[in-house]
Amino acid sequence: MPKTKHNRITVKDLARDLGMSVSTVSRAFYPDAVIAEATRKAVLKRASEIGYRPNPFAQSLITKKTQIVGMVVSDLTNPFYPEVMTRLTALLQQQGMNVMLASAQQPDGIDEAVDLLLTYQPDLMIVLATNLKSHARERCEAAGSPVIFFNRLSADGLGFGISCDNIEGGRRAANYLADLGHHDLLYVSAFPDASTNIERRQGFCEQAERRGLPRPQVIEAGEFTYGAGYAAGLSLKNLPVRPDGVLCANDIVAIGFIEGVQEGIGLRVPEDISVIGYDDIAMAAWPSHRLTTIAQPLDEMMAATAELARELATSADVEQRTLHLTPGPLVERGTVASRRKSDE
Amino acid sequence: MPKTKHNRITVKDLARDLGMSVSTVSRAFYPDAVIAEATRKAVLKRASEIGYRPNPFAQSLITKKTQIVGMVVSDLTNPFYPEVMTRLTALLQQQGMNVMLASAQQPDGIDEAVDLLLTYQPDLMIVLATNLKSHARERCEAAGSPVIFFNRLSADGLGFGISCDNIEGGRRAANYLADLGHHDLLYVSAFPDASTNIERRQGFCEQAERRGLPRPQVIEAGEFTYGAGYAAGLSLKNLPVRPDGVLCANDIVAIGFIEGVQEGIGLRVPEDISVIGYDDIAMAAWPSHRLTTIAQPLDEMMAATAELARELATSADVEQRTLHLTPGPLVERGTVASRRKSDE
DNA sequence: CTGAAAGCGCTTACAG
DNA sequence: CTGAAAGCGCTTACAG
Repeated sequence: MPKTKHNRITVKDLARDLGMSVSTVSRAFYPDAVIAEATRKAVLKRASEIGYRPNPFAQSLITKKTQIVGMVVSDLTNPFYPEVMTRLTALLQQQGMNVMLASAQQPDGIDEAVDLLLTYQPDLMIVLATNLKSHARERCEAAGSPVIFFNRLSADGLGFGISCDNIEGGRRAANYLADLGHHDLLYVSAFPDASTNIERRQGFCEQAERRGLPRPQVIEAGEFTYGAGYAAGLSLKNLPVRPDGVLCANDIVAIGFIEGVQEGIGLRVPEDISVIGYDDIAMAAWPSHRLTTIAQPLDEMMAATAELARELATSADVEQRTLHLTPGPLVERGTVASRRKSDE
Repeated sequence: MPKTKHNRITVKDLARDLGMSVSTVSRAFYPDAVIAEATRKAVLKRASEIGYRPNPFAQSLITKKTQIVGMVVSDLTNPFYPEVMTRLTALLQQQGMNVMLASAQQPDGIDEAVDLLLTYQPDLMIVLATNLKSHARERCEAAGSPVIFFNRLSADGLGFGISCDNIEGGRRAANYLADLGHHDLLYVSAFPDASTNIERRQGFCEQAERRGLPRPQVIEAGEFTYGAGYAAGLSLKNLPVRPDGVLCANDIVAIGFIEGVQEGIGLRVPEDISVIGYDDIAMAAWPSHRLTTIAQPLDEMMAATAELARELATSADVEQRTLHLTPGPLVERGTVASRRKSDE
């Protein structure tokens, strides 16, 4: 025997072993199937004894359900996403679903990767990348895979979405800075098309004005990266008015921004300028950064995603909707100081 | 029609369209199949026109090849791995393979995740987690999926491996520090069972002695994390001799260590103490860190992995082996100073 | 070089 | 409640 071909246990084997028909054995694995409870138990017991699991390929050929969720990632320089990716994967796997990845180096490679992935007919797709072109959603849906946008809205507002109230988050940051006596605010903007960026900015700026402060200045950093934040920090000196309180589009931008401000123009944080981030990634809590930030309620967001995934994998017609969770708490650490005393 | 069931194009459709048999159409997709070249071209042309792709589930039911590679991840607090994960995925997808993830929060959950993944009979598995128990490899191979350990050796030395010469890397660090006049060295150890940790330590310590320096002291940080590095930095003061040159098990440990040393005991880096990391993750180049470090030749490592993956997915019997690449260059940045002058 | 037929490992109407 | 049969979308000996 030249090839030691791997011989998996099949329904047939199990059926013979149990003295039942394959139909009966098969039914044991479907909760809704009509089968005597005693029979089901016997089958399941024996199955786990001999290590039988239905072949998912054969299953999905018939059921048209694959238990596969496609995950689209690209911009992983933001530590927020690796964290989400692995935790979400773990959660989904607990529900018996498996995660397939689509990833590409160049932004244009992602389309091809998604196509390849669609070949496996995932029950749904989850998009973690911030820069996915919107036509990708249509391609997925045409292939029978609804898509969930995690932590962002699709450009056209369609599709499924899991998002936080980023407008409210922006407002909170403005209120917090206003309460502590800050006067001249700044928003450091990242990827201009990202809904998170747009909403945070909007909430922050509007609330600042509502509190009677001048309309916040804005620096366009352009990307959700450390480097973009750093450059923004350096460019602070070009601003007509020197701000005393800043909200950055997210943590990684804030961390870069602080560094740029400190090294580039020698301002001290928080003595000279207060900075708030957004996300509360693990790095924000590091002693190097001690970043005050608005947390994302990650657990809730992921639980909601997992639940929606289960729904999409089960039911045929689920109405498209976007879940808007409330933002997590503002986590006070070391990058915001009170300006109260100096006011008086 | 209540259910708008998604109707995929099948071989039958394409065969009818072309006036051929399904056998012929099928053969067009297999380079080794016996088929007239003109026929193949016609089939492929029409297929791409109407968007037909063979159903991989039906395919693998027969071929026993799935084009799926299982990727096992767990410890993603180390930024090295997300980077590897996404770039490797992109590479593999270019070869027509898809990546399925196994991830778990608790270390013991990973076994279950791997089992679920094995259900899909991946052609091979790639292990990125540093803490995978060795029996997992046997489970995978028993299920017909050979496993590649990326950037580590399995405990028993079996399986496939892609690794760098970490002993040589450790030596280089020792030489570099010795050349610059350092005298009292320290190795900050991370996960004690990890082959990378063991080898780097060994190369570093042995070479230091070979250069006539006292045997380096060792702090056991215990993990490949920022927190462990930070704690190690704080504990520096407990050492009998204060070291002037340090190699940390990897970059993230080094970054934490530097922070701990600076904040905790007020030593300056590199004026009072030089620190070298390992990996050259993106973060090491950030202005906040400017970490001198020994780079991993990531491109080569990933290319080697992708090639091995292709081989494993194609051939039946590939001999188990571990590739030992040469380490990347020592990247000089800002955390090592010369002690030459003070020596004289 | 091509086609008809069997079969991969399952599920699911259809009878009983 | 259970079983025999058809069939999911493919590939691959086997004839011709």
